[in-house]
Amino acid sequence: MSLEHAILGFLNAHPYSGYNLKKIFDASVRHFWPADQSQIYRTLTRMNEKGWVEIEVVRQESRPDRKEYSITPMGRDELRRWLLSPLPPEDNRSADMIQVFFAGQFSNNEVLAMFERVAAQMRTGLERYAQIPREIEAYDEYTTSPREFFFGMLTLDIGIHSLKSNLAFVENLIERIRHGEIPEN
Amino acid sequence: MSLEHAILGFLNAHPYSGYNLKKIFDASVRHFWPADQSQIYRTLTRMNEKGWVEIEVVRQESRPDRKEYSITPMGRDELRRWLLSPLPPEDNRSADMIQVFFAGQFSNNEVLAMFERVAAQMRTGLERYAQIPREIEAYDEYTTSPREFFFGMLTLDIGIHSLKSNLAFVENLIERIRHGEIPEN
DNA sequence: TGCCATTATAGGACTTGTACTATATGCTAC
DNA sequence: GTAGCATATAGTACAAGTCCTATAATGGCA
Repeated sequence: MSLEHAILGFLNAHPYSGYNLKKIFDASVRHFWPADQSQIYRTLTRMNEKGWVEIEVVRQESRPDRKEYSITPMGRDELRRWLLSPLPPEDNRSADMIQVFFAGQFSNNEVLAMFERVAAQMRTGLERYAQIPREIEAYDEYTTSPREFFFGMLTLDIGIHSLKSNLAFVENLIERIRHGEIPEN
Repeated sequence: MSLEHAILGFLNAHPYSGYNLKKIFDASVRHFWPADQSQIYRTLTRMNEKGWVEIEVVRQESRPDRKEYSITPMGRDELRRWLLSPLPPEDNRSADMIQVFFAGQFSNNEVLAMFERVAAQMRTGLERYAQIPREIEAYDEYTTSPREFFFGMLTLDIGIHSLKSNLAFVENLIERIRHGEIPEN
């Protein structure tokens, strides 16, 4: 489970509440690790039981009380252990690859429509990616060092880079179909 | 849910048993859609209840009886509908991206070790990808048309292409760290 | 005054998937 | 002759995540 570790990563820089964490996830790692609000709260509870985080209830006058979670030494150890240990071989489920895999069951016209849709989705994906730095800087509750920010942005670069090269691939395919290079049957 | 749709995709070409399907998944789409044996059987049962597949029990003498699943017209409709409809925006969880995201919490030496590990994993991933066509051709229970095979292989090409470009990116980063282009703190 | 948005936490029901185990048959290698 | 492997199906328990809902305070707007 790495929602726990992603949370530890953020808490290592600064203590946050569940609500804060949801905002931060949405403004940063959403594209490669979406986090459900409900799941964040449940995970924080479990992490507290494990002794990875501590809770401080912060009274607020104009707003509901917050539970501020900070990382414990045990939590820091766990984060370090996880970040420096190899991950079990990837299990990246991607339904769009399944769609492409079975594309041969349709005519070239339909495949073309499918691929154009995929390309369009990739383009909007790229746009959304490009906005992330602004989003995360706009969320002023989020504080981090320049070095950590650099590596965070680097991850987005990888995502963008990867999306761009996939898009180029798909666009090339669209051209090949248009030029009649893929036989119908 | 697209395990259902992936199964429909395979059954559209040929009827298979749960056991067959497990083999086929492992020999083809495993890298972007791993399928658990237990999950396949449960899913087939559910699909039968929905009327997407039909069961024919095939008596075998030297082996346990097989339940052969074939796609129904309803199943075909559902497959077509799904393949030609846009997917909800991707939710590709990838834990290695989380690891890179938080890499800034470590020294350049540790980051280097991390990235080299990631690069090594990508290289073995590439090797495994390259073996797939041979694997799927070796599983003689799996039958498909040349056109469908072409699109299947195309999916693998996208996977390989994407992995290669990510690997190049990571290798470039490793070089940048080695040349002292990323300040320590 | 009523309605909606924001801040804040959390439970219930459900889905999808994993890990492990059970059961059964027949073939092959040692 | 028995251990292990391939074929074949399926259940239990659990983990992780989604969707929807509940609760509660405040502030803004019409």
